[in-house]
Order: sequence, then structure tokens, then C-alpha cells
Amino acid sequence: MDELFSSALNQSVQRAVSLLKAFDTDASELGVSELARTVGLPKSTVARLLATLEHEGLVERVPHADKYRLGFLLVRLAGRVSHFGDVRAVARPVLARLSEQSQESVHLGVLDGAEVVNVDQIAGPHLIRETNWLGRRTPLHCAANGKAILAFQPEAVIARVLAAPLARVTPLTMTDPRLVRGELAEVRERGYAWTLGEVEEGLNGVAAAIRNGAGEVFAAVSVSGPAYRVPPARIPSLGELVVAAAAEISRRLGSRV
Amino acid sequence: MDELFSSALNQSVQRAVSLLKAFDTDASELGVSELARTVGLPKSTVARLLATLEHEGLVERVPHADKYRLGFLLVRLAGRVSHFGDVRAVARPVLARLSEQSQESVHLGVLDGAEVVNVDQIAGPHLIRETNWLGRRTPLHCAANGKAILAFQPEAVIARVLAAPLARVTPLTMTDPRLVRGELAEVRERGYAWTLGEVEEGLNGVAAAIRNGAGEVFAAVSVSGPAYRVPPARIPSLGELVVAAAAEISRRLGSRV
DNA sequence: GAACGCGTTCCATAGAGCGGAACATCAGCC
DNA sequence: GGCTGATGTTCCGCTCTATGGAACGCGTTC
Repeated sequence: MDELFSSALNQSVQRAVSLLKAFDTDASELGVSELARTVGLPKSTVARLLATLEHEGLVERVPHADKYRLGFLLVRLAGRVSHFGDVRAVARPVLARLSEQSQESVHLGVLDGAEVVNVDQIAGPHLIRETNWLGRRTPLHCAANGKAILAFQPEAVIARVLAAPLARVTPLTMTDPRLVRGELAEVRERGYAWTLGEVEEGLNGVAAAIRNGAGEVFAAVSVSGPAYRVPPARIPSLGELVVAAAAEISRRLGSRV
Repeated sequence: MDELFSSALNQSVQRAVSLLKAFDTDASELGVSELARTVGLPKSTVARLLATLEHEGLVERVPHADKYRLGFLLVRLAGRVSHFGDVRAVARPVLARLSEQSQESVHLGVLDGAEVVNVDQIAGPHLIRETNWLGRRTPLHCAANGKAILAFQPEAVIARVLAAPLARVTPLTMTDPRLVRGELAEVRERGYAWTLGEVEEGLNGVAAAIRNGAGEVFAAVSVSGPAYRVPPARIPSLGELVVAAAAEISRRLGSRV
């Protein structure tokens, strides 16, 4: 067990959280037995944990069904996740406009260590259910957001990121640091980054870097969609859109470059 | 204790959730001792629960400080709160535009029983920290959102809501059903509702009803702000904005009225 | 240097949490 | 209508998890 203190972590709380995580699927309503199978616990244990989570507001019963779904306390607490809160608030209207213009999903990613954290997401207008990237971390070397951010980091940062083994997330992911370096140079030249099935097969995207008040690149805004709606031929025009959106967000954050 | 089963609720999980709830303040970064005082538990118990929550991603350590804050798993799971998810996704670009136009906070509320649940919120551009309404429920008879929704409910629903004792949330809250009925008639006439310090002292707001594909009113969009920025004189012009926004959202949801 | 408050760590103990078993209900099939 | 399988609910004996008091090191303030 991963012990942070000499005393173990709290098993009951871990189990309860694993139940919450079990709802992180497209099937957002789950029954007791299904949850028991998913998390590998007896039904009575799951039932008791669900009763507690329901009482506290983290899950709720689906009306007229013997199923549960995530509760509204999560939305409330998520509103208090203050990390990146300011940039999210500032960016949100621009993201909304970008979603309208591009007619695709739009994301805001922020540099966090050697990864990008997706801190906001506006779904496209299409009916096909999309991946929920909120809260997920993606590596810098293959996500459009990540490449847009990495390209404008100090050389020491780029070297450190590329010195580590680069994960092959899909068969199309570049893992040769020299190839990644070459693409980062092209990103700086074009002003935007792109990904073609490198993070998720069949998913393409374009991103541009966002600067803070000191002019440093710390975030990126991106547009993404399935390859049949976002083919390579569409990258340049989407590139212009994301560059304009990123510039607007940067300006609002006080950047003068 | 509120026991749903003969077996009690899980104390450890309740304690862990009470810690999460303790972060639901304007002071979003808290230390072990402060949290121990807030929730009334020994520091060692709090430390161990925090370690578990951190390990699972529900809280995180603030870099270079001995404090904790809410973690990003909350954002991720909140994105999975599917109840009202579709209307949130549809409404969000319109809310963003409305926030730009009004330069105030904007909210999306949905009818849930005899209350309104605030399911989305876009903060205004001002620096003053605003109340986090996300996930909170407000009574129908005094919130702008609530009045906008209630005014267009079937008479049986209105009668049932007004038959119950109306809570006096602030000294300005109307609690006489006849006065509320009169104002609902005026809401139908004007097309928008308003609140003047009835939900929170010094807070004013305007709201308009949203219809679903069947033409039924089930939600509302509102603008709100402190009384000195949203004085009564400004209600009509903000009314026009929210009516237009609500109509746009209704149209996107398939309403033909 | 002393006092104070912080976060961390340890460990003996008690009762909270566990999970197996049994039960009632419901839907589907024959 | 009867049977089967899966569901969610409830109970209770048992054990080991979770608890909290005490001690400690560290940083800050006076």
C-alpha cells in the first residue's frame, strides 16, 4: 500500500472514492450490483458506502430507478477548485466563442510539471458523445496543448522533458526526441501545434499557447475532433482560430507579447 | 442519525466528506490544524484522512506550503454529473455571451421539486469574489430564477408551492402568497423575473424562463450583481438581455414557442 | 532562549466496518 | 402460472481498521 505516513491510508475512504471514480464512464447511472462488480467489493459493503455518499450529497438516487448517479455536491466543490481558477474564468467566454466558430470541442490546458492538465472543456455541438478530458493529464510531447506549451518553454525545460522516455500513447505517437524537437521548431514557426491521432486514435487537434502577465507560456487553448471532421487540410484554418483565441486570453491576462 | 439501512452510515467516509465540505469557503487553502478545528476532529485523524483524499485526488497539497486545497478529481467527476448535463452544454455559450453583454455574473437554474438548482455559473468580470451558487438550491418564491420558472408552471404546481409556508430568507423576502401571486402575474406580463435582496441582502437579479422541446418551462437563466451595480433602474435592460438569452437556449433545445 | 502553534509520527485499544447469508421483489422465459 | 436468475436490502458475529492522545521536530514570534 502506498503509505504517506507510517499509518496506512484509510481503506473505507479509498473504497468510497473508488465508487465515485466508477461513475467516470459514459454510463453515468449504475446499480449496486454493477458497482460491486466494478470495484470488487461485496454488495452489502457497496450499499452501505453508497448510502453514506448519498447522505453527504456526493451521489444521488436516480428517481424511479434502482440506480445511482454522481451528486451535485461535486459540482459545488468543483467550483471551489481554485487552482487555475482565474485563467478558467478569464478564458471561458473566449472558449465559448471558439466552440461556436469551429463547431468542435474546445479545451483549456495548463502546464503542470511535465504534463498538461485539462482544466476546462466546452463540448462541440455534435451529438456524438465525446471523451471527458476534464481533470485528465496528458503528456506534453503528443497532445496539441502540450506541444503548444512545450515549444515556448526555456531550453532547459524542453531538454528535461525530451530526456525522459517518451510514452507511446497510440501507434502514431512520436517517441523519438529528435522528431519531437523538429516539430516544436515548426510549432514556433507556425504559431500553433497540432496532433494527428497521437493522444487518441482517430482524434485530431490544434492548439495555441497562452501567455501570462509576465509573457511566459503556461497554458494553451485547443480545438479537437474526430479525424473525419478535423482532417489535416483543416488544420491551418483552425490554427488561425486558436491563435486568435489564445492571443485574446493572453491579452486579458495582461500579456503584452 | 439518518439511517437508510439498519446498519449505520460510514463514519470514516462522513468525516472525509466533511473535510471536503470545509473547503467550500472563500479561503480555499487550509492547513491540518485549521481543518481539525473546523470539523472538530483530532489533528492525527484529519492528517490521515487528508492523506487518503490526496492519494485519491480529491485534495492536493499546495506547493511550498503546509496547506491543502481541493483536487482536480472533483472537476473531472463534476463533468460527469449528468443530471441537467445536456442543458448545461447547450446553454454554456449563451451564458458566456450574456456575461460579456451584462458584465455581471450569470447563472443557469433548473427546476428540481420545489426548488431551483444552480447548475452552471459564469462569474462576472469584477474582482470582488462572488458567492458560489453552483449546486446550491434556492426556493422558488424569492430567487429570480425561481420566480421565472414558477410563473410558467401549471396552476396546480403554483398552488402547491404557495400553499407551503414560504421561507423568509432575508428581511426583504416576500412570504405572503398573495403578493407572490401578484408578482408572478407581472413576471408573465413582462417576460422576466427579478429579485431585490430577497435571496441575499444587497444582491439583485433578473431571470427569464427556458423551455424544453415540448415547450414546457423547466429552467431559467439569470444575471445578478450587487445592488450598487444592478439597481432597480437597470432591471428592464437586463430583462431584455436575459429574455433573448433564454429564447436562444430554448430554441437550441427544440422549443417552438 | 522561551513560548507557541504548526504538521508529523507512533501505538495500544475499542468498536466501526466488514461480508456472508438470507430474504423479498421483479423481469424474462417457457 | 411456475421457474429461474438477478436485483437491492437487511442482519449480525467477528476482526482488524480506524482512532486519538502523546510526543516530537520545526519555524516563528517576542
